[in-house]
Amino acid sequence: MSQPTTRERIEEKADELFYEAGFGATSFADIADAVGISRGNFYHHFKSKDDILDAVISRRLAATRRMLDEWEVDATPKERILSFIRILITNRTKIMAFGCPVGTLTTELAKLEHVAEDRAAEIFELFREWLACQFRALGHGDDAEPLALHLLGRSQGVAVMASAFKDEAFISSEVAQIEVWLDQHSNQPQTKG
Amino acid sequence: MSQPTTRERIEEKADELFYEAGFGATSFADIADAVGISRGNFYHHFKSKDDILDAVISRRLAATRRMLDEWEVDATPKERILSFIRILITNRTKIMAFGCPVGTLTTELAKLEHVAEDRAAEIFELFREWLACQFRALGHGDDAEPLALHLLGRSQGVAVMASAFKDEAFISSEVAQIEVWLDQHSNQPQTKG
DNA sequence: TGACAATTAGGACGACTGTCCTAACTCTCG
DNA sequence: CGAGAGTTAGGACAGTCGTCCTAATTGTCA
Repeated sequence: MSQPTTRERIEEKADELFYEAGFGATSFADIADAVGISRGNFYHHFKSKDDILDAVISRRLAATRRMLDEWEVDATPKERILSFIRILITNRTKIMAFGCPVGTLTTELAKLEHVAEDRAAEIFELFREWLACQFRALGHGDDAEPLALHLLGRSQGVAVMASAFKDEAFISSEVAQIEVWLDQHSNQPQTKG
Repeated sequence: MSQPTTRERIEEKADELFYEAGFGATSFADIADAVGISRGNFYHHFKSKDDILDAVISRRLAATRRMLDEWEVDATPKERILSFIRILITNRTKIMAFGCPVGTLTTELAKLEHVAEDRAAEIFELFREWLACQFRALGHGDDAEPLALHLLGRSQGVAVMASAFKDEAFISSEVAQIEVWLDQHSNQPQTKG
């Protein structure tokens, strides 16, 4: 592990700030202060704010791929899906404060009619395809895709409500219910949804 | 019905713009243009942007109460809950474009650490209490509150995913599933959750 | 050491932000 | 008609935004 470059440090801090304060509400001054560099220095590394957003999305895409890869070491597809579900528990503090980083970014970019909206949604696609793959491994055919989307939606709902009510018990309760749902869809796979 | 006052027209347009573009991304100039009045005229009606936000939230609270009241005419608690679920169908076009107005506003205000965050969450509370009331009428006791929160979360999840993927079929499919879930929780109420 | 590229700091820029002020206008009522 | 309150338009304001420029600094290699 070498020292992170200035560019990498900008991406890292921008990633954090875009998550915690939102893309629109994060200014160059905010990022510069967080990194500890001068404002003018910025345009040597990124040619615009949209350029930083693009780098942040790429960064998140890469981080997601890495995380999904790591989960592949889990023995069974069911355990892999459980790893996904339990992000809600692992990241509960940040989720209660700022929501889901993927959901909130795509939502904000949709309202801004920002060109990067589709790229942000690619992170969702990554999860969806990976989950569908796991459901297929569980014996689901045409159901795999809808099941993946459904699970994605369930976790997004948990994130939104947990953030609105700052309710940790709600997260635990919902995660437990989703695990029951997963049981029902992993032990005796159905041919009809 | 009398002509709407200027104040009411400002609230109405601000409400729309806060929903479609977000609170932070909506400027006074945007609202003034939409209403068709001068910028300076604004501060005769509202003393600050936060003041407009407050009025918009009050407006939404009132509209929600009115809607919930109207649903009370539905014959059974189950039908009332169905009315709630079917907002997702009725408003699908706007939801696919901008998400849920309640969820996206609370999410944004949470990131902004805005004082009005709690007031925005009150709209959620209105739905939660009303839904819990309906579940109690269906014979649920301690389960009523968790069931209400669960249903709220499910619809939020649908809204987020529908907006991210612009997927109308997903909304229909999820609504159908939620209706099945409601069947299971209205025909033979359980004593354990 | 000297030359040259990469990196940095700091400030200028025009546009836009929320806020506030003032002068003009419209309406109502005596 | 004329007075006075309510309402309006338009611009000034200090600050911040994203962007860009230039000069100084650092690092690298002959």
